[in-house]
Amino acid sequence: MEENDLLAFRRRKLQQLLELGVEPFGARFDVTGNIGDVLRAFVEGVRVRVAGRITAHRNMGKSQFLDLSDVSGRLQVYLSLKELPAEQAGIFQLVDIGDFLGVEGECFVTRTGEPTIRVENFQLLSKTLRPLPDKWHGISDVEIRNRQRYLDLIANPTSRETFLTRNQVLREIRQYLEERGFLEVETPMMQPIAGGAAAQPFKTHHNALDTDLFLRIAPELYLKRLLVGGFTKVYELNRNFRNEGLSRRHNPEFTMLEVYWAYADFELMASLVEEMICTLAQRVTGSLRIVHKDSQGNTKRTIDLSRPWRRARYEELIRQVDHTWYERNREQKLARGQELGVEVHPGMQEFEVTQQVFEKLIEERTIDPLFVTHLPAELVPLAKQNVDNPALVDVYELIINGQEISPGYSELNDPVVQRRRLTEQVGVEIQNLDEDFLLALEHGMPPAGGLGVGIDRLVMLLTGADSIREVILFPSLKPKAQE
RNA sequence: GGGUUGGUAGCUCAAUGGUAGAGCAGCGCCCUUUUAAGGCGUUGGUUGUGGGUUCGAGCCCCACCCAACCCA
Repeated sequence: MEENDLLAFRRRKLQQLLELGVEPFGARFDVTGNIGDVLRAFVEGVRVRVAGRITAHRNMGKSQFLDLSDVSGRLQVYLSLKELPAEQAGIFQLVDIGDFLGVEGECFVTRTGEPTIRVENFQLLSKTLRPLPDKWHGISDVEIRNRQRYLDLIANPTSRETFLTRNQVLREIRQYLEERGFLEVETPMMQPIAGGAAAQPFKTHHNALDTDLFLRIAPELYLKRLLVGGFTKVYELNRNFRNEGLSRRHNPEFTMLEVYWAYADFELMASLVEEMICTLAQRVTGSLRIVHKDSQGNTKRTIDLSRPWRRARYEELIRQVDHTWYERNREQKLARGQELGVEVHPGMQEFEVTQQVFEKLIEERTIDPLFVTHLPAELVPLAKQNVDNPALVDVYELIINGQEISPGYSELNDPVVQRRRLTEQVGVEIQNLDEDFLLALEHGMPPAGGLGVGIDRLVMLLTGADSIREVILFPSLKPKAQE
């Protein structure tokens, strides 16, 4: 690799530090707290020890001001080269923006009112060999932000906030469910048959067993086995993997919440998720009105999460688009679909044409929360059929901000019907039928409600992120070609 | 997979087909309460990669790589 001057200067300083007997990569340094802690507990005259990365340097000659930063905040420290021991003053000449520094000193407030630490001694905790991004403009290149997330986190406060929000969302979900008696469980991510959803799985191989395994596309079939086993309230909050393309809304690995509640139904699950998301929004954003802004700070959209959320049957919504829709045969639906400007092709089955109309003309245009209920049975093979109309299933699909946020079912627990409906779905590929799951159902599963929540999309909703890559620390990207 | 747009200094961005620039960062000097500190001086480039057109290419053409957006 070519060494430019910026790198050469830093390597030279590293060498000079070694010659002075200074360990350039530091060691344990006991701190009073992180930067946020020290700022919150700031009292003039109190001695503190604090560490962080140098993110700014204001050189006034004998007076030196540095900003130390970590994820919790930024703190100014002051060094007087005249007051520091000569040895330390010499080492200071070799310190750069980007280095990690540990300092000890007294809290004071400057003339301009800034809380500051008067440094009595410092330790270099890590020499940085490369320059950091621009202090003012940060990093705007989306590719660098995603590939070198650490630079994004250093330079862009909104990125830090997004990931802190994500953490808070996960914590609040766990707390909400634990308070209601749900038990967190872990089920296999590597499965002999990837079931529980319709998606292409990633394939891998177990050498010792000499058998192919698949990364799970959903935990559903294992969580239901736990209902068979006597658990009544379980949830899993972890990664699923789907072998599909990348887009603004899709990452091959994504985080999913699934919840199962014995003796409940889809209506109860809808109420559970409605209350959960409102609780989250209130705690995380402080409001039920979620405002999304563009980069200029203008409001793009406002999402009103006020309860109760609208519930409407699938058929009713389709009829609002075209009140004669269900009186048309397949060919007429295809023709009408084309008129309405949705993608149709001649081989589509009737329910698929209808689903296209639903996705393009209803789902994508729905901003405030909407529970769509009673979907066609073909779309959801793992849900219970409606007692009055077996062509429909007792499910909801929650839509917010034009995206599916959460599905919920009255779970199908009839092993005979389940076998038939899975067989219809997989067609001739009987080897994909999860016989072990059907065996479990034959041992008896209680009627139950289940729900899923796409966590990445939920975080997008709460933070206003436009792309799933903004809410995943290390999103999937095409690897850079090696030299 | 298809279409559109983009890739220039460490970062943020300029540059009619005619000498590749600025701010910040860096380097040197001055400055004892600054905070996007300031002042003076200064270094830094295989313009994503590979071809082509041209007297001359960051700019035009072709292919490829990577990304963003839209579509499938």
